[in-house]
Amino acid sequence: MKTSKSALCATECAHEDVVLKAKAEMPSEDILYEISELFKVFGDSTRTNILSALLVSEMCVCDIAKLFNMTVSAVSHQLRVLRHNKLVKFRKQGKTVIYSLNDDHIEKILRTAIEHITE
Amino acid sequence: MKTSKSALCATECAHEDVVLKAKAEMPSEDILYEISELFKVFGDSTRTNILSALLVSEMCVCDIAKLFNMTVSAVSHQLRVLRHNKLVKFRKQGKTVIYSLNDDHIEKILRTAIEHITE
DNA sequence: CAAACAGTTGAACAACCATTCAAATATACG
DNA sequence: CGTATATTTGAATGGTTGTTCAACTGTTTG
Repeated sequence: MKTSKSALCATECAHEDVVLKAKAEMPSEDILYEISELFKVFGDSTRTNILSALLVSEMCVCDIAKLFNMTVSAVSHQLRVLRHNKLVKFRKQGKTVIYSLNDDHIEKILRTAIEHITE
Repeated sequence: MKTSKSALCATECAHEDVVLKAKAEMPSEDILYEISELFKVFGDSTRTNILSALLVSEMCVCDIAKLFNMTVSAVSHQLRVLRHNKLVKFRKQGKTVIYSLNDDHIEKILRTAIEHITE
C-alpha cells in the first residue's frame, strides 16, 4: 500500500522547486487516498451497471439481477460495497429490499465521465 | 468479466416495467464498460497521487518518484498505465522525460470527486 | 408452525494488478 | 567508444477482489 524504498536518481535530475511546490499545493494524502477509494468503487463494470440502472429508477435486488442476467448473490455482494461507500441507500418493503442512489454527486460523477469518454 | 448464469428469483418479484425502462434509458453496455475502465485508472492511490501532482506542474519521472518516495520503476509503470489511457502526455528533453496532464476533463473529474468527499 | 421466497453472508477459487528486481534502451558527455 | 544517468520493460511475487456455491436470516402466507 505504501512504499518507502528510495532507490532514486543519484544526482539531482529532480528540480527541488517543482517538488516543493507540488508538496505545498497538492491535496492532503488523506484526501487523495479517499479519492482513489471512491474511484475504486466506480472502477468495476458491475457496479457502474448497477449505479446507472438506479439512475433510471429505484430497484429491488431481483430487478437488478434480472436486468444484467446476474446471480442475486453477486448483485447483493456489490450492493454491499456500494452501501458501505454511501453510494446507495435502501428501504425494505416486506420481503423485498429496494435500492436507490444516495445523493446527486454520483450522477454528476458519472456524467462527467461520459463526457470525457464521448469527447 | 461477464456472467450468464441465471439462478434468479423463481417467481415474479421483479417488476418487468422497471427493468424494461432501465434497459431502454441506460447508457449502452460499451459506454458503461469504458466508464468503469476509466475509473479503474483513477482507482489507485499511486495514480491519483501522480495526477494531482501533475495538476500543479509538469514533472519528470524522477521528480514524481522523489515527491512520493517511490521507486522510479514503480512510477514509470504507473505512468505507462496513465499514458495508455490518454490521461497524461509527455515530451522528451535530453535524457529526461517530462509528463503533464493530457486534457481538462481530468481536473474536472478530480474536482468533482473532492467535492463529493468533502461534502 | 411449516413452506416458500427475497436477500445476505462467509469461504473458496480464480483472475487481476501494483510493486520489486534485474536487465535493457536511450541520451549526453568526456 | 565507454561511462554515467534517466527511463523503460519483462518476469516474478504477493496482495486484492469479484464471482460462485452453500448455508443462513428474515418475512410473508397458508
